[in-house]
Amino acid sequence: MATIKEVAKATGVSVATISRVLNNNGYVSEETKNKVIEAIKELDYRPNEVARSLYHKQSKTISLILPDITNPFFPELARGVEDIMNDHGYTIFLGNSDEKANKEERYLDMMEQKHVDGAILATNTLDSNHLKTLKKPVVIIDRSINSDFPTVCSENFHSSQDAVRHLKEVGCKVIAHIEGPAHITNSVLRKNGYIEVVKKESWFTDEYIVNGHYNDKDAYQATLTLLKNHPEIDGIFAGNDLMATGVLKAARNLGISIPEQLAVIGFDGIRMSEITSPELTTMAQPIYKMGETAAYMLIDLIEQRPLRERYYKYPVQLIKRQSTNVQNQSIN
Amino acid sequence: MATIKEVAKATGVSVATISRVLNNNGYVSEETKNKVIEAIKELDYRPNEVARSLYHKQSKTISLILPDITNPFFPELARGVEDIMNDHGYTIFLGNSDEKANKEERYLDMMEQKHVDGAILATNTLDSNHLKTLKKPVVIIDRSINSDFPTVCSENFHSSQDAVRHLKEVGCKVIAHIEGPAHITNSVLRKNGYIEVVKKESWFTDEYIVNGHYNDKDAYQATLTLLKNHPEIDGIFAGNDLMATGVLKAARNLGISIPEQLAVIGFDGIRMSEITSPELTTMAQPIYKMGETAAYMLIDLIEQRPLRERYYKYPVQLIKRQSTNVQNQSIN
DNA sequence: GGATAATATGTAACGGGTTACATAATCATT
DNA sequence: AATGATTATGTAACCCGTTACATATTATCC
Repeated sequence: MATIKEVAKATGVSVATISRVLNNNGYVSEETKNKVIEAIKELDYRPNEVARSLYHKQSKTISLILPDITNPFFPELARGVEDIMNDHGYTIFLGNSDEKANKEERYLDMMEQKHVDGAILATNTLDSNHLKTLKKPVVIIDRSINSDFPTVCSENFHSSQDAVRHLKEVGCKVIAHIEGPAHITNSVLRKNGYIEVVKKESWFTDEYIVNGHYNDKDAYQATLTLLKNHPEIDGIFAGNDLMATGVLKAARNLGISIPEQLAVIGFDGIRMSEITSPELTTMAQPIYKMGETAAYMLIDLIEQRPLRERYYKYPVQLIKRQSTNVQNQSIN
Repeated sequence: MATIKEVAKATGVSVATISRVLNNNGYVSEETKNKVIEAIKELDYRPNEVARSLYHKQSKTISLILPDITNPFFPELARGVEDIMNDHGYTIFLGNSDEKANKEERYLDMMEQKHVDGAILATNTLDSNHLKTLKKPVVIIDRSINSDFPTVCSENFHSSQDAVRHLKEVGCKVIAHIEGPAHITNSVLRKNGYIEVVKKESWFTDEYIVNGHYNDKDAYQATLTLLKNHPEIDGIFAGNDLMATGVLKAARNLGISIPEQLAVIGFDGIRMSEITSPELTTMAQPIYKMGETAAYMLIDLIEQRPLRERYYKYPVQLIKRQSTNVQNQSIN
């Protein structure tokens, strides 16, 4: 790979002039400019971004730290981030934290050492003080920790109420909830939304809340025992779609028909929810768009433009599908 | 962020000595070493990786270029790559190519400019000459273009034959194939495997091969018309699991019961195949492991160690599930 | 025509590390 | 005690760009 010196030598001018041509600033005569451009083409020269980064202390690079790219929610989010970032000339580092503080920390350290310009975090086990010491722009996505950080999330609390109400509307009498991990904000909000709607019901006890850890296998197991112990359950609100697929599977294995005997609603609106059988009713977040928004925000922060909003809370949309399509809806 | 100079000043020694302590080479007295370590801690100094990269012309960074992280095959692969790379101190750049040559090229350019140490490509629309001009190690994964490049893939041709034979074993008489894109090597191999098994059948015409472009929606549409035109079809081999979910959905919408009236087998063994209803029989590739292997190979190449193997072709495993679990298997 | 502004280009310091080479001090060996 | 090897540390060049500053040339204006 050619360097700027070689281009300078080939053109017979100084490196400063080459740099001026490259960056289109300062004065360069038309003639020299053409010669330089010629030489650049000839030598297939492209500036060394590392050298540029060293000088500018920025790298046109951002970090995207997710819990686990293998969880189908995150690829959609990542794609939204990537598409926008790429349009704006940024490349992205991907890191899976597995919700572990030490992994998160390692990535954030790396980010400082490699002069990453900013980060989008869809994971947070660190306290916000640690984040502040970074002195690099950070956008929190999907979870909110602290109003000090620009955040993109969606309306979890009220949407969860909508989800549970939808189950009621289709005639469910006893509604259970498969909750996600207790340390994840949105998981708690979803549970609280559920509780808000059912707390005054005579049947309600917290036995109707079981933990599925935001994954299908745990949700499957949890649902299995839940439904065995409580055959009276005729509606389940799963804290995310992945867990809802576990619920569908558990019901199937127990010979419980969906939606006739048990209506199921999920949360997230991942693509997979269209693929299950029966197709899954869900509270759909605008996942891709959330990724895009986070990317736009981060770019504004990096390039020192004022943010239009520091906090986006997107509305969530009820998408009715087969899993709650009970025939005899409660018109009775 | 402190620099090496500040540490030098704080300790009262030269930057060279600091560097020696950092890299653990050259001579440094116990005493000085301790003072330096002390100062490093005190100032929370961490070396600037960009400066290091500039000198060493390598960056402990690799590129992972995939067609689309949103396709559920790739997150599993990416995770395998990431886990190993991370263990070895590398961070990874993620890029989605959408199978487009210009996007791929952009990423490869970036990779040169940012002194990326190597790349793993799960996409290839470029000719291998272009790749060779990179002069950086590249590992091809999931697709083989050229034996010049170290490659990790799995046995597509014979496994596809196994898939079709399995359909025959469970009693299918007329077997169709949903093929993937014609420009993707593994897709063609899978089709050829199918053809190999059925070409001598009296019923066979290429009308039984329709294109689902490796995605569920196209496969759904293609299957819909396929099954309408050819109600005699009682087995479908889909070129990947994602398309197989489209097949399941099409069958469901046409009122065709699986596996009784139509047996379906996919390819890939993505996690989603366990979640569908009926659960999908599939030819499972060791996806995560393929990612790991590619990572190990790339690290060996980067660190100039000889490769044990230049070409891994993993066996693929038939996983029998409900979608081909026909009761009256062909013992008749 | 002379002063000032605009244009064109070069030199060298800088960013933050690494390392070849030079020098100095200590140690071992005969 | 003289010699050479080992240890300890510093100086400065280098990696590859960017840019402040200096200098030279040309254009503009009264």
